[in-house]
Amino acid sequence: MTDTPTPPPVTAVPPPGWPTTEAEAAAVQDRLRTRVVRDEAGPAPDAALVVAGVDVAYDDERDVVAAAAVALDAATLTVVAEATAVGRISFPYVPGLLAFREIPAALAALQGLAVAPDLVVCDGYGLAHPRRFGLASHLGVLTGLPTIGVAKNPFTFRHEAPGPRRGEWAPLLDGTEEVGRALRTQEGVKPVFVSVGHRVSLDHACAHVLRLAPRFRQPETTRAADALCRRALRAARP
DNA sequence: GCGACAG
DNA sequence: ATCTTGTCGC
Repeated sequence: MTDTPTPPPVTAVPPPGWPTTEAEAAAVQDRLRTRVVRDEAGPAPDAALVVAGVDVAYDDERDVVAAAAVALDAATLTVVAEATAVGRISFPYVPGLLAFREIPAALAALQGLAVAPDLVVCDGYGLAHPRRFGLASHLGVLTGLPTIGVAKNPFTFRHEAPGPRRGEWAPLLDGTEEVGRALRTQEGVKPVFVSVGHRVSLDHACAHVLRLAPRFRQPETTRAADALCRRALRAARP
């Protein structure tokens, strides 16, 4: 009872009415952003939780996208469930509109999990976004699940260098507004950039990330999903 | 107008 | 994201 079979990939299709233009996509963000829940602390970081990581990989040559969702037991960081999805690329990469490129496949992978996660960790941003509605917030609103964003770059935001020790952080600022944190997950290693997605506080988001990253810069959820979506992309290639 | 710009 | 050799470290 310890193996976690990965179901065959499901096929991801953008829902009817999926935006085609940048103006349509930005309008969708402006409409959905009002549904982000910001006043919940979310699952306690020390609770027994199932945390899912989601990631997406691309083959632009073949116009193929593969997504993976991996659910981990947060206490042991062992895999509880996995799912993958493949489809056609539904939107070009445009800074600020990443979600429209990633969500159809990412959502299909998440929905393929045999276990409902207590928290979803996304690659990218949540409220740290020009319209305060990045990928993590978008995925949160669509699923209703608590979500956070963990990005590898500061995007357009500014920050001071956090202290050198694991757990130290500095505010990630859009002007004077704190939209996330530059969080050091490993001593002497570049920080990651954490922001709230949906139904989680920034304090809890950072605590979860630290617990999920005991050894490497990135949370284990992200590492597992990254490895799996790359595998799924290769497997989808004739 | 030009550059910067999650993945 | 993706293209890519050797190289440093556990």
